[in-house]
Amino acid sequence: MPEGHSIHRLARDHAAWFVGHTIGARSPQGRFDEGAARLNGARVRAVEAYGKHLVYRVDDDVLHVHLGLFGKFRGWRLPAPAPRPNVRLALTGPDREVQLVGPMVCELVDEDAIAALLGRLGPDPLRPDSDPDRAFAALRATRRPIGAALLDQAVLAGLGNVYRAELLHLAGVWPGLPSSALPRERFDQLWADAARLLEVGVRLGRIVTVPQSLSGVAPSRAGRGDRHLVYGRRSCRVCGGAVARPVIAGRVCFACPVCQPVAET
DNA sequence: ATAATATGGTGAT
DNA sequence: TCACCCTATTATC
Repeated sequence: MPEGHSIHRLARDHAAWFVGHTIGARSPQGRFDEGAARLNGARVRAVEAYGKHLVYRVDDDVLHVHLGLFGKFRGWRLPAPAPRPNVRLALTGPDREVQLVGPMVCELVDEDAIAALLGRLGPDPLRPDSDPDRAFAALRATRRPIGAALLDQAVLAGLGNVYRAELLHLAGVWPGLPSSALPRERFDQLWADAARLLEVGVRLGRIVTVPQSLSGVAPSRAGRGDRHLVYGRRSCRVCGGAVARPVIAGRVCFACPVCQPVAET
């Protein structure tokens, strides 16, 4: 689940449930006992997402969470079930509790550390202050394949393997194209699609890139097997041709050779 | 019951 | 480029 849309959705929900309130915190797993003790009884000032990073400002501390591939938050209206022993962190507000399992990162840091971390991120299409020109400049500055550059969070923050495949398909660009060769108009479309589809992802809680004009149903009603154009598919949702699976940046990238003809030069 | 897999990222080589 | 870390779900014996 966790590409940028999931993280922004969590930030939105957790902000609504916890900001302005004093929270209870504990670490049933025990691996975050010290942090939970500091958070327990503290007041949440803000919850924000930057790319795939979640940042909670709690009193004078900063809680930094990165879900990685396996991390999950589950949430309940109180009363919540007793946390299983693998829950790294449970946060309880006035009427909600969330439980975090399997995160790659769950740490308390200070403002300097979080500023340094966030300073290494490229622009996040979901944040209003983000500057697409920065991402374009970064893309033009490397000869790595565009399919590799799009997963680099220092280039553009928030995309994962699903959005990479889907956005390149929509742009008609083969993932092996050298990043520096990406035409500006293709980038502009890619950025606009990224912002639009990440927003859809936040709203629906899942990635849906198949337009209603193609499927005949609203994205919110798209069935399990009909949410993606190429990702996870054997045949292209648009042309029906066989989907290729080149490995780029160490991960399988789904792509349609027919619909994505802007090829390696 | 066990294995393979997954939407991520780091650090060593 | 590879090994490795974290967990849950699905597929396969």
